[in-house]
Amino acid sequence: MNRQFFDRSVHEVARDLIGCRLAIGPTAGMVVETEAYEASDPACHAYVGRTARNEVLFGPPGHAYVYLSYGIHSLLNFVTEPEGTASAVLIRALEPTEGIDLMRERRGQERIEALCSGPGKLAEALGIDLSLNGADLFQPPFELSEPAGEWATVDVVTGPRIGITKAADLPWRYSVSGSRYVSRPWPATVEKAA
DNA sequence: GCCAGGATCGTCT
DNA sequence: GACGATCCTGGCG
Repeated sequence: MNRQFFDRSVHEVARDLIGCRLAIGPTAGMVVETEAYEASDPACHAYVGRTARNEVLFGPPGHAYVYLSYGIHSLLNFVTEPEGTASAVLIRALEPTEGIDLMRERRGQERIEALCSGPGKLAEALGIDLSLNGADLFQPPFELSEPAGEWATVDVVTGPRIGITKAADLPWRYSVSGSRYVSRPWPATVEKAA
């Protein structure tokens, strides 16, 4: 994977991140759930214009945007689209594959399904904090690779995003169909993404 | 299984 | 001074 991957529509990137392997240091997992946040989107942090917090959203693609949610949880995003265009993909859930005991220790939870099934959870499991805000995704401790084997052909479903009040009806959440590791089950009706 | 409530703090009004 | 792109626990069926 190269930086070009992120220099595209945030929606394409959000869709294509599903099934990718994400490693941070000794911990890793497969991306099973994402959400897209584009510049013209009221739910996007950059919607209000450039501020100290959202600075990196306006920067070049392929960097991490990490911020603190509810004063407690760090949330990991990948900056997309050309420099000057503020958009990002929120990484919402992973299927843990490596460093699982370390994840258990960091999370204080035993069940594998409880380790990375939510944006705050996976950040804690992977040891992500605000110091990684602005970090280059193509430098350590990050390691990213495109879907291989079974992961290249998984079914992806879309639906409304979670936990937001503005523009909550837009179907910009993507996840692996039927995965036990997503943050929440889907409503009854669901669309299949291209 | 479902729901209500609390934790906790950087950012912007 | 209010508000979250959240998570966990405890209470109740």
